[in-house]
Amino acid sequence: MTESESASDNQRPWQSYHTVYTNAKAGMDGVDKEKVQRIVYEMSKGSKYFENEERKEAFIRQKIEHMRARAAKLSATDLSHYQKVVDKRILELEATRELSRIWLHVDMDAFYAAVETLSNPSLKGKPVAVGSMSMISTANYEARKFGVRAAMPGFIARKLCPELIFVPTDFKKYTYYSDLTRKVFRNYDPNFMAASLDEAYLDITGVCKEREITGEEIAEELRSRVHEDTGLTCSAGVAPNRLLAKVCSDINKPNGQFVLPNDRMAVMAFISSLPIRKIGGIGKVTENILRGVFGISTCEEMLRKGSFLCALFSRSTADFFLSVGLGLGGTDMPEARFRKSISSERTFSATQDAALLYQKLADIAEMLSADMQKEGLSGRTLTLKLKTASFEVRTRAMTLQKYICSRDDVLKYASKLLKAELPISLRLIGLRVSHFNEDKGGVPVDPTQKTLTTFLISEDASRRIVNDHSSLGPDLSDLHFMNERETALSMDSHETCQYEFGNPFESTHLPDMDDNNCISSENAWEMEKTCELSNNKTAAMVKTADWIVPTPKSPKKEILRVSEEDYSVQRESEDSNPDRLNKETSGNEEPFSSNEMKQLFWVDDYKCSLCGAELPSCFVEERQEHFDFHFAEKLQREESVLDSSALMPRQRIVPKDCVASQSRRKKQKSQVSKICYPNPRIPCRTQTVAVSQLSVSPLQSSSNQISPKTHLNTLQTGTKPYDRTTSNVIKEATISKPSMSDILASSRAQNFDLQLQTLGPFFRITAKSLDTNRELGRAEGLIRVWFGGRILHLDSIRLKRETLGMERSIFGIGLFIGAVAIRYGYDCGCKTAELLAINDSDLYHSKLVRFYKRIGFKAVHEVTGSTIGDMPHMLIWGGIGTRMDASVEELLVKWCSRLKSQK
DNA sequence: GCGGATCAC
DNA sequence: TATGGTGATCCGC
Repeated sequence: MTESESASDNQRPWQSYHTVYTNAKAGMDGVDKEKVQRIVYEMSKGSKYFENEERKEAFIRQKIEHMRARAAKLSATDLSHYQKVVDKRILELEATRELSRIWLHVDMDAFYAAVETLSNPSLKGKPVAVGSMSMISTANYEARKFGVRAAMPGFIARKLCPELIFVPTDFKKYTYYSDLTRKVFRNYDPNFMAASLDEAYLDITGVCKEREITGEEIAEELRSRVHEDTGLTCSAGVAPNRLLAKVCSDINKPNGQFVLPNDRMAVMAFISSLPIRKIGGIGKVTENILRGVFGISTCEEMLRKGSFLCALFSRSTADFFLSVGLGLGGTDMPEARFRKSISSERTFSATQDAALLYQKLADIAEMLSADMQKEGLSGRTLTLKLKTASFEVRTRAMTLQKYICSRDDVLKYASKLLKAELPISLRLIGLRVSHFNEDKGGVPVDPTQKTLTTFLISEDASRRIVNDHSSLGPDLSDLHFMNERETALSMDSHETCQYEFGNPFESTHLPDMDDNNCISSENAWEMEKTCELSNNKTAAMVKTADWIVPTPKSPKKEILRVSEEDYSVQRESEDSNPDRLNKETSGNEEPFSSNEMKQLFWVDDYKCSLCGAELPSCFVEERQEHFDFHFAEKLQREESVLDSSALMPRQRIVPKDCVASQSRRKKQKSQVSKICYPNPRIPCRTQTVAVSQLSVSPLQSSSNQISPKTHLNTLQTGTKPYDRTTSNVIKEATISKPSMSDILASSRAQNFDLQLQTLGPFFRITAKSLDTNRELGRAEGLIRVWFGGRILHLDSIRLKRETLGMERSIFGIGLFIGAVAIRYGYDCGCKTAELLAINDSDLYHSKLVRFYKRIGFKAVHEVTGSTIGDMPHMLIWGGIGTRMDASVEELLVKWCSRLKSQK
């Protein structure tokens, strides 16, 4: 932010409060925007809604910063590569340009307000808003002069325009008039596409030819006939495609029209200066990102910055942006689309009274069930939507074995979902059912879903009547048919190459295995790694080819889903270091020999001779630890030449009954509860759920589940999620230990992101690079109940190979992952942490034990397998080695300085 | 499949 | 006093 900007922010803070209301809309030309902005700001300031908007804005700003950084990192080589990609892509898109069809978009002027004025002529000439004090649906043009507009709360609108007349919505009326307009539309295109009650797209190519008149004349005629039949005015846009027609209908609103000729030059001239926000599909956020990151504000600039767009967005998104820059849009008639979900939600005054919330839930379930039965629908996925008193929105979903539609069924499962969220203070509850029974019939869903490319090219899509749903009410006829981005770009169901071995967090199919249906964890790990590696490589390479020579029928869909970052990383490695790929794939490097290990020394008494990491000589322990890292790397390489990863203590052999437990776990899948810790610098909702949310997994509501509970919970005042950092009492209790946010802040300072997932008693912690989004390592374990209290059972900690070369490994990603586990255990009330330093070979075993001792564990038992007493240990741990324990609290204290000083 | 976010009307 | 409801899609797990 520049100085002048921040200065004006201080003097005129409303300028930094971005709402959708300032978006230029028809009829708002003469509005004093500064004044509107100020009033909106002043009316909103300090409210919960406002605070939430600020949180969201901060999040977007951060996103923009991150993308900016990524854009800045692109090398000249990268950019010239992407420029070639763009040039090629533009040619391909250009080849799909279709100028033979004439589309007309018709949009009723201030529809609801106009209808109300029709039925109550005394409103004529006066400012009218349809809606309530809390929300306005439509404002007429008289009201818009004051800055009043749709989606604005009524009480703010009244402040802007004290004379404003409020009229409640009456959908019956609007549907009646909508039907009248549609009768007119049908004369020009019997297959017209209704976009909503007041908007439609008509392909008037045929009628223009038949009557040998221009699109302009058709538009004039249609508009006057609509006026004759309804008394309402409308605006129209005529253009070679729907995207442009929609933009055109907005130009001479109200009661006007604009015609864009079917001529490439005319289209390009039109698009060149068009603000991107005018394009359907580009909203407030996308506009902000495009402007903030790339300085794009007009469609033409999409083409100029094409290389950046291709580098930073997914292919489909980049394609959409480029096609916007070229003024391309849908010209064919898309297939009829059927409803995919049905929902019901209500806002009420915020409450945390559980009984009241259940009552609201029952009401919603009732309404939803009634709607479903009206439509003859039943579905198997139920989604609960919640909006907290602070306007944070959450959804919780479950997919059932059976299809449901009855009130009782809906309520039964919805209650389970809600129960897991209590206690909570809510202002909205909603329910949605999807995965309809009819889905299986395959009628509505095109089996060969189109990509944007094929969508743009294909003109042969069979025409279907999509406008004759009047009897079904507004819901169905209001489905969106016109948004190419939405209708054409869905590419679902990528298959990842993953094998699961008794992992409670994942439950896809088992790989083909031996007769005994069992596989050692070693093999599992190897297979997973091998597969992951080859998969990534193939994907990246095919992706490269795909960009350059797109194949309409891509061999594997998942390939297209490879993230852009993977792509750029791959490119980088190809460009700058051709050997890297070979290294990674050959996997035949010689592991460190014992001699090589000895070669670790400190260059200039400061720098590691093996990896270049710098560490002053006074860091004795850290140096030892650093040595251990290289040692772990060596262990890993020696253990598996195929395995490209380094494995820091790996323990565990999957028991023989893994298949049985697998299937049991499969059933639990939909109930995985995931907790993400967002960047602590960003105030957003998940931050405060750090601990309290851990107890919400539906699984944990059943009797034998461990409900992670923090000793700090007892200090909670009650319902509101507490904030450790602001409560003095709580601060006192944690002062000597790193909090979860401390740990996360430290990890983020080192540019990686930690995530904790729980499933009942099980947990998993994964570390990901913020730069590449790749996983760097993970830990898994569970909280188990024992006589003396709960125990944090650490099953495995794995680090990926790329972690090891990094400078940050001085402080060890493993340490951070461990720290999250320990902190989680601490918050769950565990006093003790336990693990098994596996004894695969004596040589490494003693090293492993030393490593664990250094970080705070003590050996408690040697599991040798030679005594009967070892049986329980072996059953639990699946192997032999040294059982080691540590005090959770002591570990936290011991690691404190490191985890708190990294910020 | 889930959850968050965005978008449109 | 007070900031909606419905449906769809995309992305990243």
